[in-house]
Amino acid sequence: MPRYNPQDIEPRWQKYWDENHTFKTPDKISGEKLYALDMFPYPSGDGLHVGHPEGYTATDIIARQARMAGKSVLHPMGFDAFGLPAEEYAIKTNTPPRVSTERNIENFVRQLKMLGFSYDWQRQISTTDIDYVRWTQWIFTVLFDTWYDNDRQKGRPISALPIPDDVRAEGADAVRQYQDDFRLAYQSEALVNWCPKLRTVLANEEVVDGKSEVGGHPVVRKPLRQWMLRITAYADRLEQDLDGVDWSEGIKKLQRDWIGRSTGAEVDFYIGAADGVDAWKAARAQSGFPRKPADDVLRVYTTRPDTLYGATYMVIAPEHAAVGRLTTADQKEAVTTYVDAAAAKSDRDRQDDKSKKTGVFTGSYAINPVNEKPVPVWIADYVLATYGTGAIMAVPAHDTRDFEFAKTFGIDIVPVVSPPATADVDVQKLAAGEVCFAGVGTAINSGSYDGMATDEFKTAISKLLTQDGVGRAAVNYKLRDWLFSRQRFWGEPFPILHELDQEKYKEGVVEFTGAVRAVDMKSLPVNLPQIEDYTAKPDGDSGQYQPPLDLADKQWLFPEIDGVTYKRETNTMPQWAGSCWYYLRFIDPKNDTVFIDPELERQWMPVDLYIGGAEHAVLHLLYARFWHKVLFDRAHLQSQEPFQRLVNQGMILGDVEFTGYQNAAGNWVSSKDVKRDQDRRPVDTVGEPLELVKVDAGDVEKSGESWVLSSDKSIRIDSRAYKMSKSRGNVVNPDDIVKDFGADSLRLYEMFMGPLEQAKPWSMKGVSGVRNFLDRVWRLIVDDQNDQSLTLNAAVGDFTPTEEQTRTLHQTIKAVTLDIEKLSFNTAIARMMEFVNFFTKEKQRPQSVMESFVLLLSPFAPHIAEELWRLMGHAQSLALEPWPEYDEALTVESTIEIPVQVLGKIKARINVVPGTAKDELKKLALADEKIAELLVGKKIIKTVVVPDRLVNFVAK
RNA sequence: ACUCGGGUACGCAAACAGGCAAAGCGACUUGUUUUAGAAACAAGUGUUUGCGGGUUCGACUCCCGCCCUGAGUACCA
Repeated sequence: MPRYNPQDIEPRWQKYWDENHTFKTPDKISGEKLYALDMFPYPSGDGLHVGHPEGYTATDIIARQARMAGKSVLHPMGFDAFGLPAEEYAIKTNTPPRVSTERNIENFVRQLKMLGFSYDWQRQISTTDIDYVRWTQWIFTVLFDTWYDNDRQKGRPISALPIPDDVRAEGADAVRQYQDDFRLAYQSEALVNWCPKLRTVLANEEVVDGKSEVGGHPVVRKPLRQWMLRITAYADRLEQDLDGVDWSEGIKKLQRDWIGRSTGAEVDFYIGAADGVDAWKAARAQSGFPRKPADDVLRVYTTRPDTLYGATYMVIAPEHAAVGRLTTADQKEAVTTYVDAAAAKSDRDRQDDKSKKTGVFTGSYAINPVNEKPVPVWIADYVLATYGTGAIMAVPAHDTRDFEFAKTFGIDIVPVVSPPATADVDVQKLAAGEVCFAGVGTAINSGSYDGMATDEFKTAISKLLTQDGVGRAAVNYKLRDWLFSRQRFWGEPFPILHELDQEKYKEGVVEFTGAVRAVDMKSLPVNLPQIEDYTAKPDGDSGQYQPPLDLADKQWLFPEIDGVTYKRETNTMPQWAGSCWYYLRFIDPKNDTVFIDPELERQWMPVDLYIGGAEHAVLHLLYARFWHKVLFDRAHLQSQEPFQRLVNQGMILGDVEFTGYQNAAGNWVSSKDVKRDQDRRPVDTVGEPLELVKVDAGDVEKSGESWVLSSDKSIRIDSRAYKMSKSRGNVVNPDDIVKDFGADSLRLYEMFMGPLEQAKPWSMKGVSGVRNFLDRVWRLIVDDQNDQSLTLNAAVGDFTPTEEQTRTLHQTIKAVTLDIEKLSFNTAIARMMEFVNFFTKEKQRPQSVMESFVLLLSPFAPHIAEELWRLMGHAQSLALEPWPEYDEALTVESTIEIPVQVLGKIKARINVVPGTAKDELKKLALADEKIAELLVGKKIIKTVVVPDRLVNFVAK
C-alpha cells in the first residue's frame, strides 16, 4: 500500500478507538481538568452541514492535545432533538416524531464518528431521552417553587415568601394567588400573533402585512394564557457576572445590550375627577408611592425626570388598560378604529413604518404633578405596551420620537434643557420648537430648578417626587420575561396540573378552580401521550386554540390524585429548555437519583471551553445562565457561571460566486449601473427590469478594485460568497468531502481556512491543498515505492539529528503548542507545513524527530497520525502519548540578520549573534561600509537600538 | 439609523503591547520524470497593507476623518 489512502486508514482507526474506549472520560480527575464542549446540534434530516465540523474540530484538537498533555478531559456530544421540523415531518407523513428523530440521530452519530472526533460516546444524550426529559421537568418544578428575594438578591423557596397580614386574612386562595405572583415560573396573558382561521399562534416572522404568511389569513395580536419565566428578576446578576467570564467583549456587549438596563423614575399623573387633584396630592403625601397604581393615575417611566416641566402630552400604548377609561364619548369611534388597526399589525409591521408617527387623542387630560398643568393623553403605537409601564410622558423638545409626533399633530413644544455651548444645536430653533435636543445641559422653564445641571436635577426631582409620594427612582430592562410555552406536540410536557371543579367535572364539564400544582418528583417524567393522527387539529370551543396535547386520551389528560381530578397542562416547553442544562448532564449522564451528582459537578464545572455559532450568542447563553443561577441559588449547584471561556466560530460560506445582470434583450449591464426598485428587484438606470445571471469564474478578470467580464471589460460583475443554502445550491456535504479527500483532510482544511472566529468562504481547491500536504507527510515517512507492504521511507532512520534539524523541530513544537493554546489553528498548520517542506529536502530524517512531529500532527489529523505512529513501531494508540516538549534554548538561531536604518529607511543588514548588547550593535552598525558612507559629513542626532531587532540612525 | 467586526498579491491568509511586510496554502510560469488522464519533484512569478490626514527616529499596527463590506439590533421613553 504505497499511497496515502484515507478510505482505508480512517474507518480502521475509528473502529479501534470505539472498541478500545480510547476516549473514555476518567472516573476520577487526576491533575488538571478540561471540559471542552460543543454546542450540540439539532439532528435535522439533512444531516451534518460543513459548518458543524468547524467548531467540533476546534474543540477536538484542544481535547486531544490536553489528553496528551496529561489533563483529565471531558469531551461529550449529544443532541438537541425537540423542535419544529420533526413535528412538521410528523404532520406530513404521520410518522411519530420520536421515530424520525431517532433515525436522524443515528445518521448524525455515523457522520460524527466518520470525522474521528474524540467524544466519549458513552455519555451521548438527547434532550428527548425520557430520562433527560424527567430532569428538565424537575428543573421546571424548581423554577415553579422559587421566588426572587430582592433584598437578598437570591432565589428562594416559595414557602419562604413573607405573606402580608392583609393577604393572609383573606384566606388560602388569596395566599396562593399572592405566591403565584412571585414564582419564577408563572402564567400570564401574553400578547401573541393569533390567526383565528388557522387556529394557531404564529411567530413574528410568519406574519406579513397583518396576514399569515401561509394562506394569507388575517392575524390579530391577542392575549393568550402562557407560561412565563421571570428572567427579569435575574437581569442585574446576568449583567454583572459577565465581568468574570472569558468571553469576547463583543459577545458581552451583545448580552448587555439585550438586557438593556436603564435607570430613571416612575411618575404618577393624576387622571381622576378634575376637582380631586388637591385631595389626591394630600393623600399621596401621606401614603407615599403605592406599589401598584390605582385607577385614578397614569403611571409612566422616564429616564429623564429632569424634563418633567417640558411634558406637554402623554402617550399610552394601544393595549394599555386605561384606554377604555380615558376615552371620551366624542373620541370613542376614532380610538376604537385606531386600536383595532394597531392590533392587526405585527411587531415587524410597526417597525417598518416607524418613521411615520400615528396616534389618536383620547379626549382626556392628565395632571402633571410638578406644575399641575393638564396635558392631553394620546394613544400611539410608538409606545410599547411591554416596556416600562406602557405609558410615557412626552417631552417633544428633548426626545426625537416625541418631537416627530408633536410636529405631526401640532402639539406644544416647550424646551426645558439649555444645551451646553459645545453642543451642535441651533439654540434659536430649539427655543422656537423647530428642532429637538436629546442631550444633557442646564434646566430652563423649570420653575425653581432653572439653572440646575441635568444630573443634579435628576437627583433633586427624584427626591422630591418620592417625598410627595408621586414618583420614585426606577430601573427598567429591555429584557422581557421569557415566554416559555408553545402550543406544539414535540416538546417537554409541563409537569403542571390544573385543579378542576370536582362537582362540574362529574357532570362532564371541565372548569378550572385556578389552583395549580406541580407534579411530584416521584411521578416524573410526564411522558408525551400517544397520538394517533398528527394531522388532526384539536377543535377549540369558542375559537380558542388548543394545543395538540389536548388530543390525548382522557387517562393522560385528567389524572386523579388523592380523589381530586386535574387537567394536565397541554402546552409544551420551547426547544430552548433542553439546551439550558445539557452541559450539566454530560458530567453525570446516567444518574437516576439526582440530575447531577454534586461532587462530580464540583470537579468538572465550569465548562472550560465552549465553542459554537454566534446565532446563540444571546438567547441560549442567557437562558442557560439564568437556569444555572436559579439552581445555584437553590443549592443544587456550586458554580455561579456555566461557561468560563466562550468562542464563537465564524460561518462557513459557499464558494465565491460571480453575478452579472442582463436586460430583456440579453445585453449585459454593468453592475455599477444597476439600481433597485421598491421591491428590491434589480433594474437599470431607466427602470427596466434586469435578470441576474451567474457568471463562470473563468469568464471574469480583476480590473482595479472590481471584477469585470473578460469579453467586455466595461461590464462590472458582482462577486460575493453567500451563506450555504439549499435554494442557492451551494451546500457542501461532509460525506462527499470525506469520500473524496478523507476526514483528516476535511478537519485540516476547516482549521486552515482562516481564523476560527471569522466568516470564510469554502473553496474546493483549498481542500485539495491540505490533502496535498497530508500526501507529503505520508511520503516523508512512508516508502511509497513499495507496493507490497507498508514500510518506512529509506530516509527515515536512527540518525542523530543535526543542529538545524533539532532547531526546526523545537521551533515547530513551540509554535504549534502556543498556537493551539491561542486557538490559532491555521498558523499551527502552516508551521507544520514548513516543517514538512524542510524535512522533505533532508536525506537523513531521524525517526525520533519524525515521531515528535507525528504527535504534533495527531490532534489535527488523528487517523494518519495513528497509522504513521504504528508504522514507526508502536503497538498502542498515540492518543495518550506525552505531548512533545520544546527547549527554548534549542529554538534560537546561532546568528540573526538585523536591519540598519538611516532616518527610518533600511540601508543595510548586519549579521549578529542573538542577544548582542546595544553598544556592540551600534558599533557593528557603524562599522558597516554602506552605513559609514551614508553618514559621512552628517551629524548623528539620535541612535535607536532595539536588541535583536534593528539599529536606526537619525542623522542630518 | 445604531452597535460590533473586517478591508494586506489573482483568491484564502500571516505579522499588530509600533521595529526586516507578505510565513503557509491555492493560482500562475518554466523545467524534470512517469503518463491514457493525472500525479510527483524542482526552480520561479507577484506588492507597498481601502482612501486622506496626524503622532513618531520609525506606522499594516496608535489617533482623527472618509469610503466599501459583513453581522447583529431596531421607536425600550
